[in-house]
Amino acid sequence: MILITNSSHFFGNFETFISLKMPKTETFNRNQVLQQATEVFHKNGYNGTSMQDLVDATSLNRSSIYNSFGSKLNMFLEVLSHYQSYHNANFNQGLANSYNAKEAIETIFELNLNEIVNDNDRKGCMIVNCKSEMVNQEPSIKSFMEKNQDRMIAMLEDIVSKGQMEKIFNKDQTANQYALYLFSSIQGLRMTGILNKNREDLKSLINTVLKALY
Amino acid sequence: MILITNSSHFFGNFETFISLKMPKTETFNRNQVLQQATEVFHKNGYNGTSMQDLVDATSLNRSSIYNSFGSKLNMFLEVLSHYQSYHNANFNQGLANSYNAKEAIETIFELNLNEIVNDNDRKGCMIVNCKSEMVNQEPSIKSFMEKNQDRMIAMLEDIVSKGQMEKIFNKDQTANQYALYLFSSIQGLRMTGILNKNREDLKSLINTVLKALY
DNA sequence: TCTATAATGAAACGATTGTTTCAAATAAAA
DNA sequence: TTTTATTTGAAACAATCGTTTCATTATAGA
Repeated sequence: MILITNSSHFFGNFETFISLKMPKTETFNRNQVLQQATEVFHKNGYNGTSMQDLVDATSLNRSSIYNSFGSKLNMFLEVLSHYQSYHNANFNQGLANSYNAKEAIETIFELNLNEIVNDNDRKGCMIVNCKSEMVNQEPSIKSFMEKNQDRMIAMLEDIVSKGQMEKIFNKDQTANQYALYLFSSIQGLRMTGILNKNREDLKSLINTVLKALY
Repeated sequence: MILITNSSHFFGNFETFISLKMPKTETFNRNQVLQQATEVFHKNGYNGTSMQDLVDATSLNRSSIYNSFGSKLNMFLEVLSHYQSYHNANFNQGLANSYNAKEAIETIFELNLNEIVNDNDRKGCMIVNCKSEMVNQEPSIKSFMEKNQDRMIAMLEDIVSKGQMEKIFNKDQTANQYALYLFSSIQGLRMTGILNKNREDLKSLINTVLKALY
């Protein structure tokens, strides 16, 4: 690791410009702390979570949190990315085991269905919740959500496109149009699943959604 | 108005039991205040709105708010009902002008589409937002949302049922199953509409949703 | 071992949170 | 006009908010 300690020494002694002395390092596991913070933010939302909640959940000192994450908002943004990459990993694993486009789409909906049924606290999807809570308040969150939406739709469009080439899916609409439809349907499913966790109801709902493609 | 002023006088002087003396009455327009509070809550969410915000928005004194609404949560519950009945009125007017079930469903989606396109602040639907923010935190909100969901699904089921009898809609699924599908699709549309307000995109999305019924 | 540097613990910061208090103002009924 | 019940205005409440401060502790490299 190379640290620039004092830029005024740029033309001076090279030893003072680049310091190789290393101080005390973080003692906590950053991923574990992020996971603990994620659970609190997921349960209470951003505005419903206090710094004290985060101190309690992570067992870190306030100063350590600020030293390592900067601010509540900054920590939340890291939490969002953490949550997102965890889900992406799940998705990608599910998609890797799919034989064709139809199975891939079904896998995506099934993963969401399982999350809903196992969500005993009725917290819903943290990304959907955050979108509804903060897009109109915080530009950095809006930007995150725009990127999330673009990535999701691109992924769905890719799958639909393949399905259409394989003639498994119809071409009544373009792959991009179907991708937006599926993206919207997933968000609807997550919202519906907050109060209705009946697996059969939701399976039938997913079934109806997917019929549009066949 | 009849006020029981002192129950210990129940068997005493009848005049002191029932008082007909009327005091100073509220000087503000309750509906107007509710509307002003609705705008703040809609914009910031429940946890993002402070009592000071409500004082500023309504121009009422804090004590008047507490005297008339009891608490922040209680005022919010009244705001939710206010918002809901405003939307119901819109819906019912739209439905009254519909000639058949197909038009009725299309009207519902069109009203939502117009709200999305006109929502310059990207606030989304307040009921959807509140569901995602508070169902897992506040039992009274959970109860409100359950009733809201039941009422919405009953209304949709009624329309679908008529459409199926008129043979405009298919019977691939029951009216109740289609109602849940439509309810979910509306929530998805509202979530999608927060970031995507392109009318053509959303029209095509609605089109795909409704195809399931035909 | 010594030195430089960052993480940590404890306390405090001013501002804001939701709510309460109470005297003053007010209006309907007597 | 007097009485009575309630709203209103202003101030204050304890508690909590997100954040900062700083002395102390700990560690990697010289």
